[in-house]
Amino acid sequence: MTQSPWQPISPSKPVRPAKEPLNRERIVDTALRVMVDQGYEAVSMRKIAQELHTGPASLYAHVANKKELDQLLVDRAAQAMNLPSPPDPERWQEQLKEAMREMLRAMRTMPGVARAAIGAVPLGEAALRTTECLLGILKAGGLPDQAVAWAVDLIPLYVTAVAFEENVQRADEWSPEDIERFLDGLRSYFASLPADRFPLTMALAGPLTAGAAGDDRFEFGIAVITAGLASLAELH
Amino acid sequence: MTQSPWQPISPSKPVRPAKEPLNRERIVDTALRVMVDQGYEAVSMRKIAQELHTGPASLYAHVANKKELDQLLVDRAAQAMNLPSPPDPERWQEQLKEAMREMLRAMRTMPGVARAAIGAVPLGEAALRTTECLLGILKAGGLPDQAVAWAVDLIPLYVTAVAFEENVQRADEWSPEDIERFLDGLRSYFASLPADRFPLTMALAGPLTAGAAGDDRFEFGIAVITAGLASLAELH
DNA sequence: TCGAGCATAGAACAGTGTTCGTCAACGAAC
DNA sequence: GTTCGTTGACGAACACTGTTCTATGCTCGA
Repeated sequence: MTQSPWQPISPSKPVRPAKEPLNRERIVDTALRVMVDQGYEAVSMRKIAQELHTGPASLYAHVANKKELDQLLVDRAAQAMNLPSPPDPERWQEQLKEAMREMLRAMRTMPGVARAAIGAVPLGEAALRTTECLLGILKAGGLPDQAVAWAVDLIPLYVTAVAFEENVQRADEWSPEDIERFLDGLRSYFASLPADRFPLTMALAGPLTAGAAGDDRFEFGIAVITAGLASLAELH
Repeated sequence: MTQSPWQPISPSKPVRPAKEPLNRERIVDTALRVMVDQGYEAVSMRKIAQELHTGPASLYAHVANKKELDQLLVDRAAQAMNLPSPPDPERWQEQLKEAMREMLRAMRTMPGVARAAIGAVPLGEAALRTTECLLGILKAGGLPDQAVAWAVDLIPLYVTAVAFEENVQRADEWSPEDIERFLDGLRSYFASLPADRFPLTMALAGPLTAGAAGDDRFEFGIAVITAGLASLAELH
């Protein structure tokens, strides 16, 4: 601001940048940024408030509590999901697998969101959209209505549990090298067990520790679930 | 100690009951009792210490930290699991279902333990015993080794996620009446949605909200997983 | 008897979610 | 232009958390 030479010099005042008003979207945006940058455990009302240059109490005019903030994060993840559509009866099983891959992909772009999601009933508008897509795919597969309805509970439960597990390991800051070292230790541990106590565990130490760093385990899981649903579809 | 008649009578001292020394088992016992009585979120180092008439710092001579305490709780749950044995190739699928039911049953006797278990690699001795049993059942089913190994990751993941979800709902102190009310509200909510936005969700509102209070959803899930594994077994 | 080792436990540190009470800004009404 | 009510902002406070530091007491072996 240009100071008029005709105005008395006012007492010096620190120039405070005009502060953008708080709103729910900015709070959720900031929470998401903190979660991605520093992990789910770093997301606190104080940390979000600090990033927004305000006090923690200010947030409560826009969100009821921390749990509601969690739910808003979950809906952000759901917004990032683009499930296959329209449903195709000819390739519903492949669409189902693609849907699960897409759900995990979206959760991986917001590591830690599975911690907020697990155990919650997803009711956000975006979450309902994913539910609607899943229902379409499962209906296209010819499953009975009750099976369809319960499958849309099972599928996100599994995918969220996988994302949760991945995030716990990431939170412990396991690099691929750490994971490999952990698995080496696990192999040694298994090798040291009394052979007569855990014969199968010892015999399968290799396969038990395989595929931790890749997507093979997840692909196996989605194949099992899809095959299971397909076999139930065949019964009707 | 017998007081010598030649000693002056000492000033009166509050009689402190002899305190049982702390050990890991007592700490875990107490944590478990707090968790069952008051829920997982009530389990804190201070609360456990208070129950044991000591200070929170005392616990750290016996457990490394809260996370290790969690793992000890998980192993307690594993100790309570009695999986079907020996494996029977003639009825391996039924045994697998029984194993999953038994795992959920054991977790239900320690509500909240799924919160500690989810995301963790179970390495306790009791957990290894359940792994060994599962491996036996899956081998009896004729699955290839890699599938067997990944299935023993998938199965506890699913069961733990179910137990976690149940406990979150229980922690919110949902009585069966609350659940029914919630489902009524969900049905109304679904009914109020634009019909053209979520047609399948609306059409399936009944099945979507059915079976929440019972075991039907869980039975469906274990049927899907078992059928999926069986169909993979048939491919080999 | 003495010193080492270990467990105990209060105090302190650095944080958490949430509520209370006060203040300022703003819009409506007069 | 003034007054009043509403709303959001936000520091202070409350009640709690996990964990470490440090002093103390007990036990046991030399």
